[in-house]
Amino acid sequence: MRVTLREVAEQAGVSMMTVSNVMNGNRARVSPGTIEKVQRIADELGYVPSASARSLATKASRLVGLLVPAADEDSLMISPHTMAIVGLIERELRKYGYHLLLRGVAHPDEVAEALRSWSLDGAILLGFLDEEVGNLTKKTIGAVHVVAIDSYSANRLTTGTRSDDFAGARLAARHLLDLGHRRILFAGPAFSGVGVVHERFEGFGQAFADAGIPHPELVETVNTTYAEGHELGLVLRERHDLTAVFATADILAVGIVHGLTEAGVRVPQDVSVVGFDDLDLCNYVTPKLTTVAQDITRKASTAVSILLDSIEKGERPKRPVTIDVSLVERESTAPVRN
Amino acid sequence: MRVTLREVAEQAGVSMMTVSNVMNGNRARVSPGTIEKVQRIADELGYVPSASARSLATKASRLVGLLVPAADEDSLMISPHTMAIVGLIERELRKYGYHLLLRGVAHPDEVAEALRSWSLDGAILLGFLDEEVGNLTKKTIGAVHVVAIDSYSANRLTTGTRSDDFAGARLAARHLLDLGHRRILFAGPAFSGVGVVHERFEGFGQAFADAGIPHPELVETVNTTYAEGHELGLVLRERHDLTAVFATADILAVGIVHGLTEAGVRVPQDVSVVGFDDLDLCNYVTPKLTTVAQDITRKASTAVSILLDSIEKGERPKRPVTIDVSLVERESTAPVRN
DNA sequence: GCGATTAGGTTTAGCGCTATACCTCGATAG
DNA sequence: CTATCGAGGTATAGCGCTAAACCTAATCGC
Repeated sequence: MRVTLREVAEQAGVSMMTVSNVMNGNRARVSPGTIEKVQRIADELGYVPSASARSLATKASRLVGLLVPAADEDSLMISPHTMAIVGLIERELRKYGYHLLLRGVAHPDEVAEALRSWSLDGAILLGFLDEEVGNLTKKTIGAVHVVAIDSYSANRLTTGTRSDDFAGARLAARHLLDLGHRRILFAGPAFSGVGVVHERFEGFGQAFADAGIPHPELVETVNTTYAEGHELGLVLRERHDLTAVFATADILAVGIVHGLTEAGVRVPQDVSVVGFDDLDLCNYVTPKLTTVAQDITRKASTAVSILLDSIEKGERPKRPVTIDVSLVERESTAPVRN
Repeated sequence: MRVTLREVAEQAGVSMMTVSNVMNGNRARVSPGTIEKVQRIADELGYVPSASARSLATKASRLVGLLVPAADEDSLMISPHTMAIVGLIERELRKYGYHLLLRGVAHPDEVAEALRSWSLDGAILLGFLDEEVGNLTKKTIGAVHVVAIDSYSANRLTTGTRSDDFAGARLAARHLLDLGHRRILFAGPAFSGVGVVHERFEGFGQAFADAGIPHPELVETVNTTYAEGHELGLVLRERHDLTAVFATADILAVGIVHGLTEAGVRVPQDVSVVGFDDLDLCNYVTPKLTTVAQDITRKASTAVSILLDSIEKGERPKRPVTIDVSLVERESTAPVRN
């Protein structure tokens, strides 16, 4: 079956520990000649160490869990934004010799066994609702090192990374205000006291405060889907008071633009629209979407390096790291009509 | 630290094997009373079995590797189509109690150690070039069960799933022929004797044969990116002989449409365009893209069930399973101008 | 009434690796 | 010339779990 350390040791005429030391670069204890011989025999035999055995003996696995939310049956897919981050995290972990266990989480409880059982070195929680992070962190995952991406929490100081949602929304709103817009709709999913959307709402309001303009408090609650955006866009024709919309996600924004367009409202001539995320999609739609760009590459790589620092050196920042965002002006925004 | 079987056994006053049997549902050998007692104590103690230890003892891991191509540094992201499949596969595996080890593959060699070391129960290869599959399969992964998605190979009969690329392209071409088009461009990446693109090219040609129309052999070689599609679209204005384009991927098709539009060529009035994949994106662009829809949900779930049948029952189909495709008519195609 | 079964366990022996303690020289110091 | 040390190893004892063989008392067929 599998070539074991023992076999390599026998072939090389040395003890198992010597082979083990060679394989782990623990070369201080082994003479150059022996190293060379063991190395050669291991290669010839095609020896590959067993991760389970090693993990059992050392209690470390070089395995990191990545948890993403997944409504069980229905929601077939994960958002493109999430998926992109998954890819980036994989690449980053790989660079450091770690492996990625990807796991969708439908019911937080079910995750417990799964994750603890693998004695993960650490875990990354991606885009969880704020309450869930606490649960998952201690109850579920155990003592492992954890970082959260895109999670806010009121009381507990979750370590992790997130985009500067506040600044992003503020940037978007300021942009619209600069263009002369005053009646600006905030469109996004329901939010409570704390969280990504709440943060964006606050930033949105801040821009009004900055400009000394009263905040009109125009809010529409919609789920983050194209379909709901589209529906909202169609209805928005009636709202002659509005001249601009800020949507908390690009897909939503695109839906809104299309809804508006179908309803005969021109974007950006009649109504300006700004999104959030800067998906590739923004360049592919007509008009190209003005949006707030998140630096997901940095968001992912920073999360990974925080995690690995935590695992390997025990260092960890107390507070989440905030990643800068920027406004990308494209074609969906224009000065308000006269 | 960790609660072990031994501790549970001691607390419950039974042997470790009895606890082991209870935990594994091997209840034939244990009395109901004992089951209940052990179960309760295990819960109280928060016992979670160690996957490494179990894997070491049983040589099975309930772990499946998912390999996706990843050019090392540059290509930051994986295509949306690939990513969507990753998500679907994770969900499917989870349903059956398996775990997913996601791994990007830059240099096939480097994967060997990584994968063998985890003694994966099986592996899924996603979108690899044809030659690579052979290498990865035997040299790298060892004796594990392997299925390949979207891989063609000339000689070796790779087990796996793929969309009916031949039929898809034929459908697309027939659609255009039915609309009266004759000078139809085939736009896609370079291809050799065997592979997804080759298959599509053949299907494309078949539609001409079906209709008894000579195949014009109009081919443009472009990489599967929006940018290259866009560039091609711009240039295509010169080609007054063309009335339609079939692109081997939606992103490419969207790029082409935009290039054409920018160059003043109207889609679909002047030129019709058909894509392949049916990404969500198709509905978001103007005009909405007519395309060949792949059933990626089935592609993923079939791949998983083939893999699990192979792992658990030793059954496996000799040949790849082909998943049906369908044409989705949207707005980017129209009858040829008289 | 007696051997054969069976329910309900237990004991033993690893799976493949590593941490830790231990050994054995030859060189080196004083 | 002995005590000490370091280089280069080896031997032992698990990590947590399970497969396989084994045990024992109660049940069963005839």
